[in-house]
Amino acid sequence: MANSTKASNAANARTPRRRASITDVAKAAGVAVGTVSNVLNKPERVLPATRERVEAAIAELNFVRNGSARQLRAGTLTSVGVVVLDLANPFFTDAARGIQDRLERDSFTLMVAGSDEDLDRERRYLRLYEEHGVQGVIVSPATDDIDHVLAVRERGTAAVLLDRPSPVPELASVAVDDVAGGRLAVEHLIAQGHERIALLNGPHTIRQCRDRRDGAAAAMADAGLDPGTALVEITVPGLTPDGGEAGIREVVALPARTRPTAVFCVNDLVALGVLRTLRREGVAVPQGMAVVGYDDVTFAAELATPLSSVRQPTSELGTRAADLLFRPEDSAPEQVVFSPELVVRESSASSPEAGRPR
Amino acid sequence: MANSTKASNAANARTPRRRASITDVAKAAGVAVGTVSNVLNKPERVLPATRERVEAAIAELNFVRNGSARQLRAGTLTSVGVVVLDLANPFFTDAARGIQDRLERDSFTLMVAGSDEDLDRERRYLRLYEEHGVQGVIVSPATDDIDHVLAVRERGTAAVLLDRPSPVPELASVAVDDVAGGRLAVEHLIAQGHERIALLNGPHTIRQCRDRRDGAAAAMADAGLDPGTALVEITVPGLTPDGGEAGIREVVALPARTRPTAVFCVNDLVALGVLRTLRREGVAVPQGMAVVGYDDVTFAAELATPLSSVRQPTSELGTRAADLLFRPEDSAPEQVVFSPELVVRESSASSPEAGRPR
DNA sequence: ACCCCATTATGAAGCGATTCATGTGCGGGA
DNA sequence: TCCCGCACATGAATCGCTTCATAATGGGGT
Repeated sequence: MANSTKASNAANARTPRRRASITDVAKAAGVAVGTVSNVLNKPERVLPATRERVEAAIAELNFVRNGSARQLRAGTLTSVGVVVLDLANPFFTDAARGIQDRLERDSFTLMVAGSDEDLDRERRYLRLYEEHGVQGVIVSPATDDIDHVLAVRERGTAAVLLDRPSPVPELASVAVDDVAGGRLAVEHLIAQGHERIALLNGPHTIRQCRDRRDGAAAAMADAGLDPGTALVEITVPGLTPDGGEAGIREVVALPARTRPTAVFCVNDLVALGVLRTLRREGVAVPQGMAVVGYDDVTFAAELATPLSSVRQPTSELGTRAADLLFRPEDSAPEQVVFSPELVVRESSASSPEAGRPR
Repeated sequence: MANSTKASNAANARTPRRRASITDVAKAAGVAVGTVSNVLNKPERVLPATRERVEAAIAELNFVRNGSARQLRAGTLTSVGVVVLDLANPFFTDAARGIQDRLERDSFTLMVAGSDEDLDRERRYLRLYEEHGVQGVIVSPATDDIDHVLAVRERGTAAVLLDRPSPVPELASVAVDDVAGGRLAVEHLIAQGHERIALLNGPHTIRQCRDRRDGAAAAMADAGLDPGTALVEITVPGLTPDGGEAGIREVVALPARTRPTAVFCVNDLVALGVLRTLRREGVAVPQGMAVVGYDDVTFAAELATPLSSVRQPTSELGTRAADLLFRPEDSAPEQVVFSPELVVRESSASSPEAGRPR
């Protein structure tokens, strides 16, 4: 499938020769190092003639200034680091877009890394960013343990929690109310007549998963149903379409007497796998099984069975997080909580008049 | 929609007090700076008792080592920078995943940035990475101008082109044959009987767009059609669903006599917008208008009208790029070209026996 | 002719880490 | 008892840059 051709040329790796330093440039241009530095940083203070000589030397030597040295001396850098749970999840990339758009205005640069829901990786990236002196970090934490984020802030780097309310007042955060989201989804399904609902969820170490479950359970309790039996929670092997497929197979394998008639998926990727599998297995949606997702990603409305989903103001989440990062020194950190919104589509509403299956 | 509460506490920004340095730690522990450095880097060379004292001091002072200083002295860092065209495009995030997975093995860390198809931004990020001494960069260039990438390599940082064949032998690259992809799509549409085909494309400054167009035109010529009149190219205002909507509106507004009967979209996001709009306008797909996309993103098969699309080995593209980055010093750079594959679904195959959705 | 100030260039000091040649102390062999 | 070598610890030198006090230059005012 892949045809590759080798070139008969030099290696890709670094050449042995040393990178030119500012001293080399100064020597070549016949000026002092301070002058070169000025050309780089305050060109207006240098006589045009001198500046040109220096610039020529820079071009000649292929000089790139050493960011480490620069930063070591100057203090900080104009960049911001972001750590998200999953680089492949549209929710987070949309949020990253929001952050980037906002940061662009102040000509900050953005670096993104994905933790894959792994605390260790999250810590590693955070430390990397911190060691390299970013101005701020925006983190969507993998677990409840956010001591390392607090520590970063304590050491003087601005920090904002993304998609998670802050447990302490001195740390700013931007989040969406996931309990409310879970509640919305399940209240809707109950209103549609469902009395046993499956929840395809991720591990409870992830707060979002836990909160959505709690909201779901609360909605049941409010409706007089026992969450213990009416809410069938299944932990999927991954928050992906394949995870959803595995999860829904477990559901349909249940004995008909206890089988749920609706599924609430912890995100739309999982729901996608569910819809795919149900279609292959010939189960009608929503008649045979109603489905509600979470995130309302771009394609949710365009699926074979348009997917009901809980919508979050994703990109606004990002812009807001970026805003909070650099508020004036004396302003208090803020905890912003957005409210989710349920978008009902065909996958959960069989008839316009809110039909009851069974 | 957003309710926010202010806490009455300290500011989010950096605290005034200076970060502890290795000297502070040495002082606190009553040892020399060299010893602290050894505890950090070669703990086995330090007496356990001493080590503990130093570690206590580190914890006490909340010490984080200064990456800039470390790197200034030590040379390079174990991280890799990636610049992609669009952070919100699944194609690139999937590729990024591939890169990350591969790099993880060698415990490199990955930083990703999106250029939004802007050459300046691409240059900025590349320079940022280089100044900070990453081990290598992987770039999907926004335009044909890749001098800056070559320059990076020349200065000794490994570099690989992503999703674009390298024009010079000494620069490694990983790409998919986009001409072949465009050809596949259009050959298929012609085989379905279409004689006038719209191409919703991005700007020709983007190579992928240009190549797919060239492939499309070649397919037409081969079939004895005149690409000049039979291929109606429309440049969309953005490679997004909204861009697709704008594009297809232009197509349907054409006089019936010259209106194409099929659309080839430069990517699936655009195709998504096209399908959405056609459905709203009551145009049947594929009878009224056949649609083919590009990328075969996760959800392509699950849409209301399953979307025919050209599939690329996305994540393998990423792993391969990461592989190429750090080949042995003496091995030649490689140009890897993957071949795309057409996946035919309902959106372009009117008769069941031509397209089998699977 | 003289002085003064503004403009531009200079180069040493210092940022915080690593490295390495040098110092110190201690145990064991002669 | 003396000396050698080993195991640790020491701290000055160094990386490349920015900063800033100081020097050099030259033009204008008196």
